[in-house]
Amino acid sequence: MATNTEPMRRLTRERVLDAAVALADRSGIAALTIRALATELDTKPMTLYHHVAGKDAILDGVVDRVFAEIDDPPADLPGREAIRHRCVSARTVLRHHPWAPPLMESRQNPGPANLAHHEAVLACLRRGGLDWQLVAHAYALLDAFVYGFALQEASLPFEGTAEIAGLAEAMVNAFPDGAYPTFIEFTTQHV
Amino acid sequence: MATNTEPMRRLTRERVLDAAVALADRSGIAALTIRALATELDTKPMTLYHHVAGKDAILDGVVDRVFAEIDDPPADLPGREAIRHRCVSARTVLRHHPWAPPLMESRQNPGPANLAHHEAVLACLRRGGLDWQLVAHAYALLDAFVYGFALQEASLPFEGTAEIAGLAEAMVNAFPDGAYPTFIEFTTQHV
DNA sequence: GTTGTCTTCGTACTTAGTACGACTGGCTTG
DNA sequence: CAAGCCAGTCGTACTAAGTACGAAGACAAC
Repeated sequence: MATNTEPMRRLTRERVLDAAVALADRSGIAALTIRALATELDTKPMTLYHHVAGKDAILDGVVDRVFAEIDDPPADLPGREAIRHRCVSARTVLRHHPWAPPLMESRQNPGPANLAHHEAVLACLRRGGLDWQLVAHAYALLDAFVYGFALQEASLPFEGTAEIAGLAEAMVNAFPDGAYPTFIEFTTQHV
Repeated sequence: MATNTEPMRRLTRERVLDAAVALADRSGIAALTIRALATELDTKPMTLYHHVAGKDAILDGVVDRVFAEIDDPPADLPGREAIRHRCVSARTVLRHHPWAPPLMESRQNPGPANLAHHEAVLACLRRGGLDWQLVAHAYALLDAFVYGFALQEASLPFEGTAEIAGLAEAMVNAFPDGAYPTFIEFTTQHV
C-alpha cells in the first residue's frame, strides 16, 4: 500500500547512468556492479536491463556522461583560449571522477558527447590553420597530455605535503640501496 | 605412468606469466582467466596459486613483462637519440600487445621493469640539462604521446585502405546529416 | 472487461576467482 | 633404507557477478 512518495520512481536510462556515476564516484569503478547499482536504485538487477543493454552499455554510457561534463567554451573565444578552456575543464572533470581515465581509454564505442567533444577540438585546431597532419599530431598530444595529467593525479590519491613526503620516504626506503636514483630524486624534488 | 616428455614440465612464475602474455596476445585480455591460463599450461586453476598470488598479481606481472620488452638503448647513445630509441621500441612493443596500454594505465603497482624504464627516461632527460619542472612536463608528454599513439593504433584494428575507407563511409552514413563535419573530414582525409 | 504493452522482478544458469584440504613424489635426516 | 617433511598439485565447493527466461503487475485503449 506504500505509495510513491519520492519523485521519479520510474526508472529511465538517465537515472541508471546517473546512479552508476554516483556509485563509481563513491566506491570506485570495481564496485559498479549490476547488483549494487540495482540496490542503489532500490530495485532488482533484471529491472535495469529494460533501460540499458547490459554492463558494457552502462560503462559506455558512463564514459559518455563524463565527456558530457566537459564544459563547452563560449563560441566567441579565440581558438587557443577555447582549447585551453576545454583542457582545464577536462582536468577538473577527471579529477572529480578519478576512475574515469582508464575506462575512457579501454572503451571503444564512443557516445555522442565523446564525438561532439572530439569534433569541437578538431574543428578548433583546424580553424587555427593547421593542416591535417599537424592537427593529428596536435590532437594526440593534447588528448594524451590531459589524460596523462589526470592519470598522474589519480594515482597519487593523497593530499597535503607532509603526507606525500612521508610516503616518498617510505618508497625510497623500500628500494634497494642505490636503485633508481633519478626516480627517487625526482620524487623527492617534485613534491 | 606417462613420464615427462616435454621439457620444463615444472611450473614457475615465469612460465605462468609467459603463458599469460601469450594468451592475451592470442585471444585478448578478456580471455585471460585463471581457468583458461591453467588449461593453456595443461594444469588446473589452483595450481597457479602456488606461483602467483592471484589474478591481480598476474596482471601486474604481465604489465611488467611488457615494460621489460622495451629495448634499452646502447649506453653511448646521446640523450635525444636514446629517448627516441626507447619511444620507437615502446611503440613496437605496444603494437605487439594491443591489449596492454589500458592495462598499464589502470594498474598501480609498478614492477621492477616498469620502474627501471621510468628511471632511465628520467635520468636521460635530467642529463639533458632540464630542471625538474621541465623534466616533469617532458616526461608526461613523452609518456602520454607513446600511449596515445599506441591506443590510437589499437582502437583501429583493421588493415588495408579499402577496408578503412568502407568503415569510414559506414560511420559517416550512420551519423545524422551535418553532424560532426570536422570529425568526418578528419577521418576521410587522414587515412 | 478484455487485451496488449511496458515495466518489474523471482528464479536459476553460467562463468570466474579462490579458500580448504587431501594426495603425491622427491628429498632430508637419522 | 625408513620416516617424515614439504613444495607442488589438484578435487571440491563456495562466492560474486552477469544475464536468460518467463511470470506477474500496472496501465491504456478499445
